[in-house]
Amino acid sequence: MKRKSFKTMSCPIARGLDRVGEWWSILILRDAFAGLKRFDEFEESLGIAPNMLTRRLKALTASGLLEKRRYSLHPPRYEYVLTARGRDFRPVLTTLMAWGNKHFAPEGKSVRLIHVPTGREADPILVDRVSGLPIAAPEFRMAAGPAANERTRRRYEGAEDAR
Amino acid sequence: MKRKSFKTMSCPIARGLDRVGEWWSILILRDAFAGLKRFDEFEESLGIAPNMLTRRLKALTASGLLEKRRYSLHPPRYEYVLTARGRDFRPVLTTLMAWGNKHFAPEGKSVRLIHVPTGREADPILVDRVSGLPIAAPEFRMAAGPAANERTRRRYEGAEDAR
DNA sequence: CAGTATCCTGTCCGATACTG
DNA sequence: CAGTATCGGACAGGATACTG
Repeated sequence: MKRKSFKTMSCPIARGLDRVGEWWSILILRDAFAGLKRFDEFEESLGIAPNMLTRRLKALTASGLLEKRRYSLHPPRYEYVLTARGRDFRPVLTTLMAWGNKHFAPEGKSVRLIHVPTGREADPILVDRVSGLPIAAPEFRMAAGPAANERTRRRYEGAEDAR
Repeated sequence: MKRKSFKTMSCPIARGLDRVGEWWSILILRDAFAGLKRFDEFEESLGIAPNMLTRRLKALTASGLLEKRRYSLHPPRYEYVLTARGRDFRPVLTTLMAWGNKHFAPEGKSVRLIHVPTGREADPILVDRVSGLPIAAPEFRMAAGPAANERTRRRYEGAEDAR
């Protein structure tokens, strides 16, 4: 991509993006969460060219989001499964889905979040784990942490938060 | 980009990605939430080439995430502020930040989520708005909705959810 | 089935120079 | 200050053919 190198990025968002920033990567993760595992399953679900799928799968594996596992000896067969790091990505997908549903679904929802035991649709919101308070501005805001570099520090110190 | 056209994408994640999929877009939104508004503020904070900034700002404005507002008549001066649609993107940024902090911050956090009144760091988790239940697999899962197309429906029906 | 090998195009992005 | 214009490089992504 020829972007600023990982080394100089002190922002966790930028670092995360560095692993899943390509368009297909997030869609592959979405499918992995849906239970897809095999190369041809991804290929069919995504409508992606096989060489691209290979590339993205390799990158995701190298970043530690997926693990390539042999599930059959002969013939040799492999499957791609989410690692703990990959599974931790689920909230990002969930909020992205909620946002997409709210703003870009003129003809209704095509994917919903379901509470399996009751079958009812869920509406995901963010809360603070300890206080239980809903996370909303301006009560909650981002701020530079101990490992922030100069640029990051400046970004969060001067201006007040956007509402 | 030359990807599958918006028309054929029945997935809210793909549709959302279509608006913020480029690498810089999300970083620009991050800065907008930090309170940045002016062209040169973004330019300085991001270290982005001016032509690219122009393009991304135009795209974000066209997608309705930012609004270009004139805040001075002479000299003519403009600022870019988040719309309601853009502000709704915040949870995605927050979860992405949390994920990045957890998995790609070997030397500690550079950005934190702060509860302003107490000054304490928050730990964002997703819960269902109505039931208050934490959103986690396998109790919660994605499923095809009423507006899903054939491909989307198939993706979620056969396989069981990944843990 | 699970990919690899080629070739090609589009465009993201960077660098730089310039303007009202 | 807030951009526009132009040039060039790298690579994401597509299409297709082929292999153990």
